[in-house]
Amino acid sequence: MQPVEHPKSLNEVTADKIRNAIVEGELALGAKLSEQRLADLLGVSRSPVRDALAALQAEGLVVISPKRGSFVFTPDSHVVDELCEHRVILETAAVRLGITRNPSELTRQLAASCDAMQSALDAGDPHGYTRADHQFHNAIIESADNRALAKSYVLMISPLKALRTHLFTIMTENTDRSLSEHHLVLNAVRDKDPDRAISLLSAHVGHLAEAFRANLSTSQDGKISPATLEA
Amino acid sequence: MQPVEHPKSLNEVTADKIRNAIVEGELALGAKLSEQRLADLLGVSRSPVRDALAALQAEGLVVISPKRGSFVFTPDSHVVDELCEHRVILETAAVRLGITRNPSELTRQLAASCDAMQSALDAGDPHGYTRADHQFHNAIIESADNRALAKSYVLMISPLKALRTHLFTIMTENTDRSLSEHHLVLNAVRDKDPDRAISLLSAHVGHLAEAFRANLSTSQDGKISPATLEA
DNA sequence: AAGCACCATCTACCATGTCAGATGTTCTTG
DNA sequence: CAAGAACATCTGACATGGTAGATGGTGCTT
Repeated sequence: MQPVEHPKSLNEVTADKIRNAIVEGELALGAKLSEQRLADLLGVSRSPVRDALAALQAEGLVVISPKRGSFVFTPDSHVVDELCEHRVILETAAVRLGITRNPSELTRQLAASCDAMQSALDAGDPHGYTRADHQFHNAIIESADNRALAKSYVLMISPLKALRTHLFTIMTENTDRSLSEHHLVLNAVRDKDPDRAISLLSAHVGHLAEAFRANLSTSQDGKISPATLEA
Repeated sequence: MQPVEHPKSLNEVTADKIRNAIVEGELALGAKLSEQRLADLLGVSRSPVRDALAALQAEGLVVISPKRGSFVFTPDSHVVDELCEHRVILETAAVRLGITRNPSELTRQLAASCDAMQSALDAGDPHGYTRADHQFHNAIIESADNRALAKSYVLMISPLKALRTHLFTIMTENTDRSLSEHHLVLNAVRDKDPDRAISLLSAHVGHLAEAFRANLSTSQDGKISPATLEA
Protein backbone atom coordinates (compact mmCIF):
# COMPACT_ATOMS: atom_id res chain seq x y z
CA MET A 1 0.00 0.00 0.00
CA GLN A 2 1.06 3.61 -0.45
CA PRO A 3 2.95 5.36 2.34
CA VAL A 4 0.51 8.15 3.09
CA GLU A 5 -2.49 9.87 1.67
CA HIS A 6 -2.22 13.55 2.30
CA PRO A 7 -5.39 15.38 1.33
CA LYS A 8 -4.52 18.45 -0.68
CA SER A 9 -4.57 21.60 1.35
CA LEU A 10 -7.32 24.09 0.61
CA ASN A 11 -4.55 26.34 -0.55
CA GLU A 12 -3.52 23.92 -3.28
CA VAL A 13 -6.97 23.06 -4.54
CA THR A 14 -7.72 26.76 -4.77
CA ALA A 15 -4.57 27.35 -6.79
CA ASP A 16 -5.42 24.36 -8.97
CA LYS A 17 -8.91 25.65 -9.66
CA ILE A 18 -7.79 29.13 -10.59
CA ARG A 19 -4.90 27.84 -12.69
CA ASN A 20 -7.24 25.51 -14.47
CA ALA A 21 -9.74 28.28 -15.09
CA ILE A 22 -7.02 30.36 -16.71
CA VAL A 23 -5.41 27.59 -18.72
CA GLU A 24 -8.74 26.19 -19.88
CA GLY A 25 -9.89 29.59 -21.00
CA GLU A 26 -12.68 30.14 -18.45
CA LEU A 27 -11.00 33.35 -17.41
CA ALA A 28 -10.08 35.86 -20.08
CA LEU A 29 -6.54 37.09 -20.47
CA GLY A 30 -6.16 40.31 -18.54
CA ALA A 31 -9.37 39.66 -16.60
CA LYS A 32 -9.57 41.30 -13.22
CA LEU A 33 -9.36 38.94 -10.28
CA SER A 34 -10.44 40.06 -6.85
CA GLU A 35 -9.47 38.08 -3.78
CA GLN A 36 -12.91 38.65 -2.35
CA ARG A 37 -14.80 37.71 -5.49
CA LEU A 38 -12.77 34.55 -6.04
CA ALA A 39 -13.20 33.63 -2.40
CA ASP A 40 -16.97 34.00 -2.72
CA LEU A 41 -17.06 32.03 -5.98
CA LEU A 42 -15.01 29.19 -4.55
CA GLY A 43 -16.68 29.23 -1.18
CA VAL A 44 -13.47 29.72 0.78
CA SER A 45 -11.88 32.50 2.72
CA ARG A 46 -9.59 35.12 1.24
CA SER A 47 -6.48 33.56 2.78
CA PRO A 48 -6.17 30.52 0.50
CA VAL A 49 -7.12 32.68 -2.48
CA ARG A 50 -4.38 35.12 -1.61
CA ASP A 51 -1.82 32.33 -1.29
CA ALA A 52 -3.00 30.79 -4.54
CA LEU A 53 -2.71 34.07 -6.42
CA ALA A 54 0.80 34.56 -5.09
CA ALA A 55 1.75 31.10 -6.31
CA LEU A 56 0.18 31.74 -9.70
CA GLN A 57 2.07 34.99 -9.96
CA ALA A 58 5.27 32.97 -9.58
CA GLU A 59 4.06 30.83 -12.48
CA GLY A 60 3.54 33.89 -14.60
CA LEU A 61 -0.20 33.32 -14.92
CA VAL A 62 -1.24 36.21 -12.71
CA VAL A 63 0.12 39.67 -12.09
CA ILE A 64 -0.64 41.39 -8.81
CA SER A 65 -0.73 45.16 -8.73
CA PRO A 66 -0.42 46.34 -5.12
CA LYS A 67 -3.60 47.86 -3.75
CA ARG A 68 -5.13 47.79 -7.22
CA GLY A 69 -6.02 44.23 -7.96
CA SER A 70 -4.91 40.94 -9.45
CA PHE A 71 -5.21 40.24 -13.14
CA VAL A 72 -4.79 37.30 -15.47
CA PHE A 73 -1.52 37.83 -17.37
CA THR A 74 -1.69 39.54 -20.72
CA PRO A 75 0.42 38.09 -23.50
CA ASP A 76 3.04 40.20 -25.16
CA SER A 77 4.72 38.98 -28.29
CA HIS A 78 8.16 39.68 -26.88
CA VAL A 79 7.46 37.77 -23.69
CA VAL A 80 6.02 34.89 -25.69
CA ASP A 81 9.21 34.75 -27.72
CA GLU A 82 11.24 34.63 -24.52
CA LEU A 83 9.10 31.83 -23.14
CA CYS A 84 9.44 29.80 -26.33
CA GLU A 85 13.18 30.35 -26.41
CA HIS A 86 13.43 29.22 -22.81
CA ARG A 87 11.29 26.23 -23.66
CA VAL A 88 13.58 25.23 -26.50
CA ILE A 89 16.58 25.48 -24.20
CA LEU A 90 15.03 23.20 -21.60
CA GLU A 91 13.56 20.66 -24.00
CA THR A 92 16.65 20.32 -26.15
CA ALA A 93 18.85 19.89 -23.09
CA ALA A 94 16.38 17.35 -21.72
CA VAL A 95 16.18 15.30 -24.89
CA ARG A 96 19.96 15.05 -25.03
CA LEU A 97 20.03 13.80 -21.45
CA GLY A 98 17.07 11.52 -22.07
CA ILE A 99 18.68 9.85 -25.08
CA THR A 100 21.77 9.28 -22.98
CA ARG A 101 20.06 8.07 -19.84
CA ASN A 102 17.02 5.99 -20.76
CA PRO A 103 16.40 6.06 -24.50
CA SER A 104 14.12 3.05 -24.56
CA GLU A 105 11.69 4.41 -22.00
CA LEU A 106 11.70 7.79 -23.70
CA THR A 107 11.06 6.20 -27.09
CA ARG A 108 8.19 4.22 -25.64
CA GLN A 109 6.57 7.30 -24.09
CA LEU A 110 6.98 9.43 -27.19
CA ALA A 111 5.52 6.70 -29.37
CA ALA A 112 2.54 6.38 -27.05
CA SER A 113 1.99 10.12 -27.17
CA CYS A 114 2.16 10.13 -30.96
CA ASP A 115 -0.41 7.36 -31.07
CA ALA A 116 -2.65 9.33 -28.74
CA MET A 117 -2.30 12.38 -30.97
CA GLN A 118 -3.24 10.34 -34.04
CA SER A 119 -6.24 8.86 -32.25
CA ALA A 120 -7.42 12.27 -31.10
CA LEU A 121 -7.02 13.61 -34.61
CA ASP A 122 -9.04 10.73 -36.05
CA ALA A 123 -11.71 11.23 -33.42
CA GLY A 124 -11.83 14.97 -34.08
CA ASP A 125 -10.94 15.64 -30.47
CA PRO A 126 -8.82 18.80 -30.32
CA HIS A 127 -8.72 18.77 -26.54
CA GLY A 128 -7.38 15.25 -26.59
CA TYR A 129 -4.79 16.24 -29.17
CA THR A 130 -3.60 19.06 -26.94
CA ARG A 131 -3.34 16.71 -23.99
CA ALA A 132 -1.31 14.20 -25.98
CA ASP A 133 0.91 17.01 -27.22
CA HIS A 134 1.63 18.14 -23.67
CA GLN A 135 2.26 14.54 -22.72
CA PHE A 136 4.83 14.25 -25.52
CA HIS A 137 6.85 17.24 -24.41
CA ASN A 138 6.48 16.34 -20.77
CA ALA A 139 7.93 12.92 -21.48
CA ILE A 140 11.01 14.61 -22.89
CA ILE A 141 11.46 16.68 -19.76
CA GLU A 142 10.86 13.74 -17.46
CA SER A 143 13.36 11.61 -19.34
CA ALA A 144 16.16 13.92 -18.23
CA ASP A 145 15.44 12.76 -14.68
CA ASN A 146 16.31 16.14 -13.21
CA ARG A 147 13.82 17.63 -10.79
CA ALA A 148 15.33 21.10 -10.90
CA LEU A 149 14.93 21.20 -14.65
CA ALA A 150 11.43 19.77 -14.46
CA LYS A 151 10.46 22.43 -11.92
CA SER A 152 11.68 25.20 -14.20
CA TYR A 153 9.74 23.69 -17.05
CA VAL A 154 6.49 23.52 -15.13
CA LEU A 155 6.87 27.11 -13.98
CA MET A 156 7.46 28.25 -17.54
CA ILE A 157 4.98 26.19 -19.51
CA SER A 158 1.72 27.29 -17.87
CA PRO A 159 1.44 30.61 -19.70
CA LEU A 160 2.15 28.86 -22.99
CA LYS A 161 -0.55 26.29 -22.30
CA ALA A 162 -2.96 29.10 -21.52
CA LEU A 163 -2.02 30.96 -24.67
CA ARG A 164 -2.62 27.87 -26.76
CA THR A 165 -6.12 27.58 -25.36
CA HIS A 166 -6.91 31.26 -25.76
CA LEU A 167 -5.43 31.79 -29.20
CA PHE A 168 -6.22 28.54 -30.98
CA THR A 169 -9.87 28.24 -30.07
CA ILE A 170 -10.90 27.46 -33.59
CA MET A 171 -8.08 24.97 -34.02
CA THR A 172 -6.11 27.37 -36.14
CA GLU A 173 -2.96 25.37 -35.76
CA ASN A 174 -1.70 23.07 -38.43
CA THR A 175 -2.15 19.73 -36.69
CA ASP A 176 -0.97 17.70 -39.65
CA ARG A 177 2.42 19.36 -39.71
CA SER A 178 2.50 19.29 -35.92
CA LEU A 179 1.92 15.55 -35.83
CA SER A 180 4.52 14.81 -38.47
CA GLU A 181 7.05 16.94 -36.62
CA HIS A 182 6.41 14.94 -33.48
CA HIS A 183 6.99 11.76 -35.42
CA LEU A 184 10.27 13.07 -36.78
CA VAL A 185 11.46 13.84 -33.26
CA LEU A 186 10.38 10.38 -32.18
CA ASN A 187 12.40 8.80 -34.98
CA ALA A 188 15.48 10.80 -34.09
CA VAL A 189 15.16 9.67 -30.49
CA ARG A 190 14.65 6.10 -31.61
CA ASP A 191 17.87 6.41 -33.63
CA LYS A 192 19.58 7.89 -30.57
CA ASP A 193 20.58 10.91 -32.61
CA PRO A 194 20.49 13.81 -30.13
CA ASP A 195 21.68 16.45 -32.57
CA ARG A 196 18.93 15.66 -35.05
CA ALA A 197 16.34 15.47 -32.28
CA ILE A 198 17.43 18.87 -31.01
CA SER A 199 17.30 20.41 -34.43
CA LEU A 200 13.83 19.03 -35.08
CA LEU A 201 12.57 20.02 -31.65
CA SER A 202 13.85 23.57 -32.08
CA ALA A 203 12.09 23.87 -35.40
CA HIS A 204 8.89 22.43 -33.96
CA VAL A 205 8.71 24.87 -31.06
CA GLY A 206 9.78 27.62 -33.44
CA HIS A 207 6.72 26.94 -35.56
CA LEU A 208 4.58 27.17 -32.45
CA ALA A 209 6.14 30.53 -31.61
CA GLU A 210 5.37 31.71 -35.14
CA ALA A 211 1.75 30.69 -34.77
CA PHE A 212 1.56 32.52 -31.46
CA ARG A 213 2.97 35.66 -33.00
CA ALA A 214 0.58 35.50 -35.92
CA ASN A 215 -2.46 35.12 -33.70
CA LEU A 216 -1.27 37.69 -31.21
CA SER A 217 -0.90 40.36 -33.84
CA THR A 218 -4.40 39.76 -35.19
CA SER A 219 -6.32 39.47 -31.95
CA GLN A 220 -4.40 42.34 -30.29
CA ASP A 221 -6.06 41.54 -26.98
CA GLY A 222 -7.50 38.50 -25.29
CA LYS A 223 -11.18 39.14 -25.48
CA ILE A 224 -12.41 35.67 -24.74
CA SER A 225 -15.60 35.90 -22.75
CA PRO A 226 -15.14 35.41 -19.03
CA ALA A 227 -16.95 32.57 -17.38
CA THR A 228 -17.62 31.30 -13.92
CA LEU A 229 -15.48 28.95 -11.94
CA GLU A 230 -16.90 25.46 -11.66
CA ALA A 231 -16.78 23.32 -8.61
CA MET B 1 13.54 62.07 -12.47
CA GLN B 2 12.52 58.46 -12.03
CA PRO B 3 8.91 57.44 -12.66
CA VAL B 4 7.99 56.15 -9.21
CA GLU B 5 9.54 54.96 -6.03
CA HIS B 6 7.61 52.04 -4.70
CA PRO B 7 8.66 51.11 -1.20
CA LYS B 8 9.07 47.38 -0.88
CA SER B 9 6.15 45.68 0.75
CA LEU B 10 6.68 44.27 4.21
CA ASN B 11 6.17 40.92 2.59
CA GLU B 12 9.18 41.37 0.34
CA VAL B 13 11.55 42.78 2.92
CA THR B 14 10.69 39.87 5.19
CA ALA B 15 11.45 37.40 2.43
CA ASP B 16 14.68 39.24 1.65
CA LYS B 17 15.79 39.13 5.28
CA ILE B 18 15.11 35.44 5.70
CA ARG B 19 16.66 34.60 2.33
CA ASN B 20 19.71 36.58 3.25
CA ALA B 21 19.96 34.90 6.63
CA ILE B 22 19.97 31.51 4.95
CA VAL B 23 22.32 32.37 2.10
CA GLU B 24 24.74 34.23 4.36
CA GLY B 25 24.85 31.32 6.76
CA GLU B 26 23.13 32.95 9.73
CA LEU B 27 20.62 30.14 9.72
CA ALA B 28 21.89 26.58 9.73
CA LEU B 29 20.89 24.13 7.04
CA GLY B 30 17.93 22.14 8.28
CA ALA B 31 17.24 24.65 11.05
CA LYS B 32 13.69 24.80 12.27
CA LEU B 33 11.82 27.94 11.36
CA SER B 34 8.67 28.87 13.22
CA GLU B 35 6.35 31.48 11.78
CA GLN B 36 5.78 32.84 15.25
CA ARG B 37 9.44 32.95 16.22
CA LEU B 38 10.48 34.62 12.97
CA ALA B 39 7.66 37.11 13.31
CA ASP B 40 8.84 38.02 16.81
CA LEU B 41 12.46 38.29 15.71
CA LEU B 42 11.63 40.52 12.77
CA GLY B 43 9.04 42.54 14.61
CA VAL B 44 6.25 41.82 12.16
CA SER B 45 3.09 39.79 12.14
CA ARG B 46 2.87 36.17 11.09
CA SER B 47 1.22 37.01 7.76
CA PRO B 48 4.25 38.44 5.96
CA VAL B 49 6.41 35.72 7.45
CA ARG B 50 4.06 33.10 6.14
CA ASP B 51 4.05 34.63 2.67
CA ALA B 52 7.82 34.95 2.74
CA LEU B 53 8.29 31.32 3.70
CA ALA B 54 5.98 30.24 0.89
CA ALA B 55 8.03 32.27 -1.57
CA LEU B 56 11.28 30.83 -0.23
CA GLN B 57 9.86 27.34 -0.56
CA ALA B 58 9.38 28.05 -4.26
CA GLU B 59 13.03 29.01 -4.40
CA GLY B 60 14.03 25.74 -2.81
CA LEU B 61 15.51 27.40 0.26
CA VAL B 62 12.80 26.31 2.66
CA VAL B 63 10.68 23.21 2.99
CA ILE B 64 7.33 23.45 4.73
CA SER B 65 5.96 20.39 6.44
CA PRO B 66 2.24 20.88 7.01
CA LYS B 67 1.32 21.30 10.67
CA ARG B 68 4.86 20.34 11.64
CA GLY B 69 7.05 23.30 10.87
CA SER B 70 9.20 25.02 8.31
CA PHE B 71 12.85 24.17 7.91
CA VAL B 72 15.83 25.46 6.04
CA PHE B 73 16.49 23.09 3.15
CA THR B 74 18.95 20.27 3.71
CA PRO B 75 21.36 19.53 0.90
CA ASP B 76 21.41 16.14 -0.70
CA SER B 77 24.22 15.20 -3.03
CA HIS B 78 21.78 14.02 -5.69
CA VAL B 79 19.78 17.23 -5.59
CA VAL B 80 22.96 19.27 -5.72
CA ASP B 81 24.00 17.39 -8.83
CA GLU B 82 20.64 18.15 -10.41
CA LEU B 83 20.92 21.83 -9.55
CA CYS B 84 24.40 22.03 -11.03
CA GLU B 85 23.30 20.22 -14.16
CA HIS B 86 20.42 22.61 -14.51
CA ARG B 87 22.77 25.50 -13.95
CA VAL B 88 25.08 24.31 -16.71
CA ILE B 89 22.13 24.04 -19.08
CA LEU B 90 20.99 27.59 -18.41
CA GLU B 91 24.43 29.19 -18.40
CA THR B 92 25.67 27.48 -21.54
CA ALA B 93 22.50 28.38 -23.39
CA ALA B 94 22.79 31.93 -22.13
CA VAL B 95 26.42 32.36 -23.13
CA ARG B 96 25.63 31.19 -26.64
CA LEU B 97 22.84 33.73 -26.90
CA GLY B 98 24.97 36.40 -25.28
CA ILE B 99 27.84 35.94 -27.73
CA THR B 100 25.33 36.22 -30.55
CA ARG B 101 23.39 39.19 -29.22
CA ASN B 102 25.75 41.59 -27.48
CA PRO B 103 29.25 40.14 -27.25
CA SER B 104 30.95 43.46 -26.49
CA GLU B 105 28.81 44.24 -23.47
CA LEU B 106 29.15 40.68 -22.20
CA THR B 107 32.92 40.80 -22.63
CA ARG B 108 33.06 44.09 -20.76
CA GLN B 109 31.03 42.73 -17.84
CA LEU B 110 32.96 39.50 -17.60
CA ALA B 111 36.27 41.36 -17.67
CA ALA B 112 35.07 43.66 -14.91
CA SER B 113 34.01 40.67 -12.81
CA CYS B 114 37.37 39.00 -13.34
CA ASP B 115 39.13 42.16 -12.23
CA ALA B 116 36.93 42.31 -9.14
CA MET B 117 37.79 38.68 -8.37
CA GLN B 118 41.49 39.41 -8.70
CA SER B 119 41.20 42.44 -6.45
CA ALA B 120 39.29 40.52 -3.83
CA LEU B 121 41.87 37.76 -3.95
CA ASP B 122 44.71 40.25 -3.50
CA ALA B 123 42.90 41.89 -0.64
CA GLY B 124 42.20 38.54 0.99
CA ASP B 125 38.46 39.19 0.85
CA PRO B 126 36.67 35.88 0.29
CA HIS B 127 33.25 37.49 0.57
CA GLY B 128 34.17 39.94 -2.15
CA TYR B 129 35.45 37.11 -4.31
CA THR B 130 32.17 35.30 -3.96
CA ARG B 131 30.26 38.42 -4.92
CA ALA B 132 32.40 38.94 -8.01
CA ASP B 133 31.94 35.30 -8.92
CA HIS B 134 28.17 35.60 -8.74
CA GLN B 135 28.41 38.81 -10.75
CA PHE B 136 30.34 36.95 -13.45
CA HIS B 137 27.77 34.23 -13.87
CA ASN B 138 24.90 36.66 -13.58
CA ALA B 139 26.35 38.70 -16.42
CA ILE B 140 26.23 35.60 -18.60
CA ILE B 141 22.57 35.06 -17.81
CA GLU B 142 21.67 38.71 -18.30
CA SER B 143 23.46 38.79 -21.65
CA ALA B 144 20.92 36.37 -23.07
CA ASP B 145 18.33 39.10 -22.57
CA ASN B 146 15.60 36.62 -21.78
CA ARG B 147 13.56 37.29 -18.65
CA ALA B 148 12.04 33.82 -18.53
CA LEU B 149 15.48 32.26 -18.51
CA ALA B 150 16.74 34.77 -15.94
CA LYS B 151 13.78 33.98 -13.70
CA SER B 152 14.53 30.27 -13.82
CA TYR B 153 18.13 30.97 -13.01
CA VAL B 154 17.33 33.08 -9.97
CA LEU B 155 14.93 30.45 -8.67
CA MET B 156 17.58 27.76 -9.05
CA ILE B 157 20.72 29.52 -7.89
CA SER B 158 19.73 30.46 -4.34
CA PRO B 159 20.31 27.01 -2.83
CA LEU B 160 23.68 26.80 -4.56
CA LYS B 161 24.67 30.18 -3.17
CA ALA B 162 23.64 29.05 0.28
CA LEU B 163 25.57 25.81 -0.07
CA ARG B 164 28.67 27.69 -1.06
CA THR B 165 28.45 29.77 2.10
CA HIS B 166 27.73 26.84 4.35
CA LEU B 167 30.25 24.40 2.92
CA PHE B 168 33.19 26.62 2.04
CA THR B 169 33.41 28.57 5.28
CA ILE B 170 37.15 28.13 5.56
CA MET B 171 37.68 28.95 1.91
CA THR B 172 38.20 25.35 0.98
CA GLU B 173 37.72 26.04 -2.67
CA ASN B 174 40.58 26.41 -5.05
CA THR B 175 40.30 30.08 -5.90
CA ASP B 176 43.37 30.07 -8.12
CA ARG B 177 41.94 27.49 -10.47
CA SER B 178 38.53 29.14 -10.24
CA LEU B 179 39.91 32.50 -11.29
CA SER B 180 41.87 31.06 -14.19
CA GLU B 181 38.80 29.19 -15.38
CA HIS B 182 36.83 32.42 -15.36
CA HIS B 183 39.54 34.05 -17.41
CA LEU B 184 39.44 31.22 -19.93
CA VAL B 185 35.70 31.66 -20.33
CA LEU B 186 36.22 35.39 -20.72
CA ASN B 187 38.75 34.79 -23.49
CA ALA B 188 36.45 32.43 -25.31
CA VAL B 189 33.68 35.03 -25.17
CA ARG B 190 36.08 37.70 -26.34
CA ASP B 191 36.95 35.45 -29.29
CA LYS B 192 33.23 34.94 -29.93
CA ASP B 193 33.73 31.17 -29.72
CA PRO B 194 30.52 29.85 -28.15
CA ASP B 195 31.49 26.18 -28.34
CA ARG B 196 34.72 26.75 -26.45
CA ALA B 197 32.97 29.00 -23.92
CA ILE B 198 30.34 26.34 -23.34
CA SER B 199 32.92 23.64 -22.89
CA LEU B 200 34.90 25.72 -20.42
CA LEU B 201 31.80 26.80 -18.54
CA SER B 202 30.61 23.22 -18.20
CA ALA B 203 33.95 22.17 -16.82
CA HIS B 204 34.00 25.10 -14.42
CA VAL B 205 30.59 24.38 -12.94
CA GLY B 206 31.48 20.70 -12.95
CA HIS B 207 34.43 21.43 -10.68
CA LEU B 208 32.13 23.32 -8.36
CA ALA B 209 29.79 20.34 -8.25
CA GLU B 210 32.75 18.11 -7.39
CA ALA B 211 33.73 20.40 -4.54
CA PHE B 212 30.17 20.33 -3.26
CA ARG B 213 30.08 16.56 -3.35
CA ALA B 214 33.41 16.30 -1.53
CA ASN B 215 32.33 18.64 1.26
CA LEU B 216 28.88 17.14 1.51
CA SER B 217 30.22 13.66 2.06
CA THR B 218 32.56 14.81 4.82
CA SER B 219 30.30 17.15 6.76
CA GLN B 220 27.26 14.86 6.40
CA ASP B 221 25.06 17.54 7.84
CA GLY B 222 25.09 21.31 8.01
CA LYS B 223 25.88 22.01 11.60
CA ILE B 224 26.78 25.64 11.30
CA SER B 225 25.75 27.43 14.44
CA PRO B 226 22.45 29.26 14.15
CA ALA B 227 22.45 32.99 14.71
CA THR B 228 19.99 35.78 15.13
CA LEU B 229 18.44 37.81 12.39
CA GLU B 230 19.73 41.35 12.16
CA ALA B 231 17.66 44.42 11.50
C1' DA C 1 -17.73 73.82 -20.30
C1' DA C 2 -13.12 72.65 -18.37
C1' DG C 3 -10.37 71.76 -14.38
C1' DC C 4 -9.82 70.59 -9.72
C1' DA C 5 -10.82 69.06 -5.01
C1' DC C 6 -13.51 65.97 -2.44
C1' DC C 7 -15.54 61.61 -1.34
C1' DA C 8 -17.52 56.89 -1.79
C1' DT C 9 -15.82 52.55 -2.95
C1' DC C 10 -12.79 48.94 -4.06
C1' DT C 11 -8.36 46.73 -3.53
C1' DA C 12 -4.56 44.17 -1.42
C1' DC C 13 -1.75 44.41 2.86
C1' DC C 14 -1.13 43.24 7.37
C1' DA C 15 -2.70 41.85 12.18
C1' DT C 16 -5.01 38.73 14.98
C1' DG C 17 -8.08 34.88 16.38
C1' DT C 18 -9.43 30.06 16.13
C1' DC C 19 -8.72 25.34 15.12
C1' DA C 20 -7.01 20.68 13.86
C1' DG C 21 -3.06 17.98 13.28
C1' DA C 22 1.62 16.53 14.86
C1' DT C 23 4.88 15.81 18.66
C1' DG C 24 7.01 15.01 23.05
C1' DT C 25 6.11 13.99 27.78
C1' DT C 26 4.03 11.92 31.55
C1' DC C 27 1.20 8.77 33.70
C1' DT C 28 -0.85 4.40 33.84
C1' DT C 29 -0.81 -0.55 33.44
C1' DG C 30 0.90 -5.18 32.56
C1' DC D 1 10.74 -1.86 34.21
C1' DA D 2 8.67 -1.71 29.59
C1' DA D 3 4.92 -0.42 26.70
C1' DG D 4 1.12 2.04 25.62
C1' DA D 5 -2.50 5.56 26.46
C1' DA D 6 -3.72 10.23 27.74
C1' DC D 7 -2.41 14.88 27.90
C1' DA D 8 0.01 19.36 27.25
C1' DT D 9 2.13 21.97 23.83
C1' DC D 10 3.70 23.49 19.51
C1' DT D 11 2.87 24.01 14.66
C1' DG D 12 0.84 25.76 10.35
C1' DA D 13 -3.97 26.14 8.00
C1' DC D 14 -7.59 29.01 7.61
C1' DA D 15 -10.99 32.85 8.87
C1' DT D 16 -11.82 37.51 9.81
C1' DG D 17 -11.11 42.44 10.95
C1' DG D 18 -8.87 46.90 10.29
C1' DT D 19 -6.12 50.04 7.37
C1' DA D 20 -3.62 52.59 3.69
C1' DG D 21 -3.60 53.29 -0.94
C1' DA D 22 -5.70 53.45 -5.63
C1' DT D 23 -9.71 54.49 -8.51
C1' DG D 24 -13.69 56.62 -10.41
C1' DG D 25 -17.40 59.60 -10.00
C1' DT D 26 -19.58 64.04 -8.32
C1' DG D 27 -20.06 68.67 -7.53
C1' DC D 28 -17.92 73.04 -6.90
C1' DT D 29 -15.18 76.77 -8.90
C1' DT D 30 -13.78 79.67 -12.61
